Amino acid sequence: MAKSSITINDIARELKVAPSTVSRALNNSNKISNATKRKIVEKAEELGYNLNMVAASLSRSQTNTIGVVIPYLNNYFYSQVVNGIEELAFNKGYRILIAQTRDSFARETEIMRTMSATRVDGIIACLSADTQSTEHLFKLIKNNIPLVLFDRVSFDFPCKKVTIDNYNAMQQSVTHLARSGYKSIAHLGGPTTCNIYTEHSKAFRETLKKEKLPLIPQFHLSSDLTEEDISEAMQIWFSLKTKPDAIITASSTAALLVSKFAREQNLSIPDDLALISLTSEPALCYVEPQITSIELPGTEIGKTTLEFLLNEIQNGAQNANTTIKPFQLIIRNSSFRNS
Amino acid sequence: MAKSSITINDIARELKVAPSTVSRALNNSNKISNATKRKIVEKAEELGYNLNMVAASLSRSQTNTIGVVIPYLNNYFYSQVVNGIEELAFNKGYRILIAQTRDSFARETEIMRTMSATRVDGIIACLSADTQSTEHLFKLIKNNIPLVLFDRVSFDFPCKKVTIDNYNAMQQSVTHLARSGYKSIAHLGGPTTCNIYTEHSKAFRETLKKEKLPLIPQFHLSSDLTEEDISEAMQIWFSLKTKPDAIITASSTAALLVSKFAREQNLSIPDDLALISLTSEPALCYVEPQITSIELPGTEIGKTTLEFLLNEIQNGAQNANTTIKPFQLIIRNSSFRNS
DNA sequence: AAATAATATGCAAGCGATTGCATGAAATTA
DNA sequence: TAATTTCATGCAATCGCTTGCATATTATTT
Repeated sequence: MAKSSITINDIARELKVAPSTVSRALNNSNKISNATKRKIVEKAEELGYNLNMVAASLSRSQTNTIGVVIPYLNNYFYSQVVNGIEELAFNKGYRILIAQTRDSFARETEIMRTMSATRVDGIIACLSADTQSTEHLFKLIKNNIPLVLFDRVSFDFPCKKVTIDNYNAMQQSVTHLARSGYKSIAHLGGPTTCNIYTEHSKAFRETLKKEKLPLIPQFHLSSDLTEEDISEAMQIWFSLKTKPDAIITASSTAALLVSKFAREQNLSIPDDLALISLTSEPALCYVEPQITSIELPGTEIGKTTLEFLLNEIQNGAQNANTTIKPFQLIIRNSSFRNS
Repeated sequence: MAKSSITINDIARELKVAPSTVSRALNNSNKISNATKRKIVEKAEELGYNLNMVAASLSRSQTNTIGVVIPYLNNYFYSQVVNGIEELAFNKGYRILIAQTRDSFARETEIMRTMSATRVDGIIACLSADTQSTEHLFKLIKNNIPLVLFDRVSFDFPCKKVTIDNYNAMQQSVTHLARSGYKSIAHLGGPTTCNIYTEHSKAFRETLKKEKLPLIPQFHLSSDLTEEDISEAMQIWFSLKTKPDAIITASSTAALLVSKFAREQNLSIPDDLALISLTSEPALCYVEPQITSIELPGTEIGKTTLEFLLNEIQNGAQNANTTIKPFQLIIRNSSFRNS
């Protein structure tokens, strides 16, 4: 921090007024005459004064900073969400402090601790895949720091949440595949420690049943969706006597990998194999055929989440309800036969 | 900020010691006996004490926060860089404050201003595409805030920079295409307000000459690389009598769009058209054929940049040199004919 | 014109840490 | 044992800004 920086006291001294007057003038308080305001603003300009937010934060017990906690930055959906948050925050005069959990519970806990110390005005978080307990979240509440969760939420925890109907996303996907004549549908799901993926799983099982399609246990996988996980699953599935004729992946990266695998194995999508991704990213449209996917309103989710948070910051804790955002199943060429 | 939070004074009072003793104990100063340290740490635990970093920052004139300023978050390369920064920062006990310029100079200026006010300990930035002046950067220096630039840098400005040899990247790309027998090479470049793109342009022209290939002015484009820009360029180029037989794009998104265009027009890559991208993202490997590209060490760049910055924070301003990071031209199937 | 209200400014106490200096007690040296 | 260090702790100022309350000045009301 600059040692020699100009403070309101310097301005006050030069102008022979009280520091409090300078403070009020610079904050455009209506208790200061326009003449003095002008004088002060000019002098501030002249001296190159720059507000010390740290001091202001301490004195106001408010930092105008929002903590954003996400699993990974390097992910289309999350960066869309952060985009939405950042845009709105910037306009409302808030800064954002970002940290990645990298899906580690330990990191998440540590992050919440340091964000508490930093006295962020509130936190927006998408829980890590291996978050098992909510003790660290309760500590936030105890420290009076409002929290809003999105996407991967913990229904145990009493706070506002913004998410989508994951059950329905899977249901629509399975139904669409069934209507398109696919019979043995497989699912590459995410870790079941996470609400999203358990909702997917449930919907997968129930919708297959409703559509009178078989649920082949081997075709119902749950993993961390790493490149190895995907590749292993493909190896196994496509060396079976009855192979899947459709795959629903929980992540778009997984879908892209499946599409690549299919090309390498000369499996035609969508003729031999249909493909649907439950999340989306632009690359899905750059491959051939383009991949059917669930489009999530990332930016919109970010904005809504921040709106809720700002509301809590200004008006205190609100009801702990869950807002369900709409999604769209965008049908591209990977999920229905042209015939 | 929590109104009712526990302070070191509360701990001091309960234990009948001085606040300074508590502060020293919690900072593990060696001037406090182990017995009192233990007592204090226990009591802190018991009361649920959580350091107020805002107060600590004010009093220490140091926030342990690094500002990160990038054009867009939602971009593979930048998120890699931020990844590298975040990882190292976390380990070193620094937080990161992120802001996007969205390639607007006005926003960049405003961001630098608020980051100064926030008293970040230093700033890492990749300049916006339309940054014309460096006045806002000089203000940082005047405020004693160290700055390190990466990727899109301003050579006018005296500070450490981390970048790659963009001239060489283009040179290698053109040479590779020439050696592979492509004759009319086109370039979809970025805005020339940016050092990167002017370096590309220069190398493009000079290398074509060296390779005794024609420089067709129409094939040397500079734009913002939006979807419309690309699509327009394609329309025009492929309605000419002599069409390009190779395209070098400045962004990977542009490359993916070209690849999509080619597929739609039944142009075979690499037979009818070669394609090289001067930046990289995973999607380049998901399309068919996979796209040759320049791979940049994003995470590495992030780490190095932060290391330089931390060094300046600790030891004061250093020499304003530029560090050139190595890149790799990864040749995939889009840039040489199989024959 | 006296009484009241509105306006503009100053005073001083915070906000919650950190830290240089002083001090008393215990340990070491001569 | 007296003199000198070393060790552990406390005192009080400081970081730069905000804000409730007091006060002086000017404007409005009756």
